[in-house]
Amino acid sequence: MKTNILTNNSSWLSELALPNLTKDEIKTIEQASVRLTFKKSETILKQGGQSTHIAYLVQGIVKFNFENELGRNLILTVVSAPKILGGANLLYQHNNLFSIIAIEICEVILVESPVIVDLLKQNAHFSFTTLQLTSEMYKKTILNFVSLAFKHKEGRIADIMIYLAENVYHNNKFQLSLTRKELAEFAGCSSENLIMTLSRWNKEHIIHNNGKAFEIVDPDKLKLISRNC
Amino acid sequence: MKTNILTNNSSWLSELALPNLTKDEIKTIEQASVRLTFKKSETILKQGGQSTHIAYLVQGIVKFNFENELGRNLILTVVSAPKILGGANLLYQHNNLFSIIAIEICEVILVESPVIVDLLKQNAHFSFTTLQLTSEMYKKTILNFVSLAFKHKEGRIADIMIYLAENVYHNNKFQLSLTRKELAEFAGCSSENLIMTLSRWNKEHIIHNNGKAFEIVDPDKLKLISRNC
DNA sequence: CGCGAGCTTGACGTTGTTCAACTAGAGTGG
DNA sequence: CCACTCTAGTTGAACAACGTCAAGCTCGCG
Repeated sequence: MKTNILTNNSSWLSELALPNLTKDEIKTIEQASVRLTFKKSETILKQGGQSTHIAYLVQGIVKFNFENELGRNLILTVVSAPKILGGANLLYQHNNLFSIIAIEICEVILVESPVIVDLLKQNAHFSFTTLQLTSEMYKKTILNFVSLAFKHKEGRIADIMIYLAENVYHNNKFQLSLTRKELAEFAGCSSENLIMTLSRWNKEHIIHNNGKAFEIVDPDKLKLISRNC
Repeated sequence: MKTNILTNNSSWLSELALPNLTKDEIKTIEQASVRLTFKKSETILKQGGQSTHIAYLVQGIVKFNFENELGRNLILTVVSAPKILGGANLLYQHNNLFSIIAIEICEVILVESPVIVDLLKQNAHFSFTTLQLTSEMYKKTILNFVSLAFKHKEGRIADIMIYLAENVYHNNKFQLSLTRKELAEFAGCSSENLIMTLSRWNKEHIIHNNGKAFEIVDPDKLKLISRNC
């Protein structure tokens, strides 16, 4: 599985500043790459593990999961393909800060970190583009941080429902691949609190929800809740 | 004030990967720089304002302040000189994500952003080092985020007191240049809650506190509170 | 048919915010 | 030099938000 990984997926490096890479550089990356399939709930990169690889998500949805000493989980974010993963982990030289876990079947290309690091050191445009990507992720984390600090849990839950519809499923109607417990870990509240909020919204026709099937009926009201709570 | 700014402070660019810059490049930065003094509570870079400059803090202490629509403030972090500021703001092309405000008299060198951006695009080592700096800040923000999500307010307050002693004042005994309200905005709680916690710790001889004078008497106990709350 | 995991609901206690009253110190004008 | 005011800091009580606990439900699977 070590050949033609990139040329078969010519799009993937575009996010990683493909235009700024030479053919030789692309070939080097290709030779240091492997393409793998992960099943639901399998760990792609493990928190605390050596950050030997960065990952490119070709297909599927993953969660960025942080586990503390007491075994409690916080989902930092959820992202869908196509996306570069592990960029955030990349430069904490030795260890991954959080785990990246498949929440659906995922196709992933793993690239050896040292190869990428060498390229970053050599190719300014590649490095600059990566810096921009990192900054963008950084910005999102700060906004997430701010939302957690200011908002009531109801506002947080509104935030993540809007986020999932807009940025993960790209539709107001979706089959959720997270459990209630995971949703709660994303919002940073208890699963009971999350469930009560969702079922209240269901009664108030802000969302329609039946098991894993979700539909955001009144996005404006949800955004209002996000602002005011 | 447009000459010899850098050579007079030869240390300042070392954090910004000075070894990776040529003499010409340093001269370019120097010509695009200005050195200013800010009084306590003056804004160095304003949230929402155009990010036309990045800043290097030569002397003093600043807070990174985020203000929401309702006028409530959250202090993202507090840092002391010497430090590069605005790196986080740098690449959100148009607007600063948060304000940087002096909480003591500060000496600051402001550099025009486009000059730095051009260098980043041209010089891979400079770009890579900046990427590492950004990653490091990113990491700290994530850990701060996690602490806010998991911990009770008492744990948060322990965190910021430890942080201030270790990373800002570099001493267990210090004259705090933040008000109680600002401390609360840093911990993400009400000022009443913060005051009650500090005065309880004072009685329990975990800290000694008289007005602005603080001393951390029992750092181990504080770290224990940080872990368990 | 029964078991277990995920989900749901309500009661209850804890944590933390808000509100209101009060104190101490610093600055101001008569 | 003394009121006066203004702000920061402090305290306690009432109240709301939220998590925990305990019980019951549902659905898929052996």
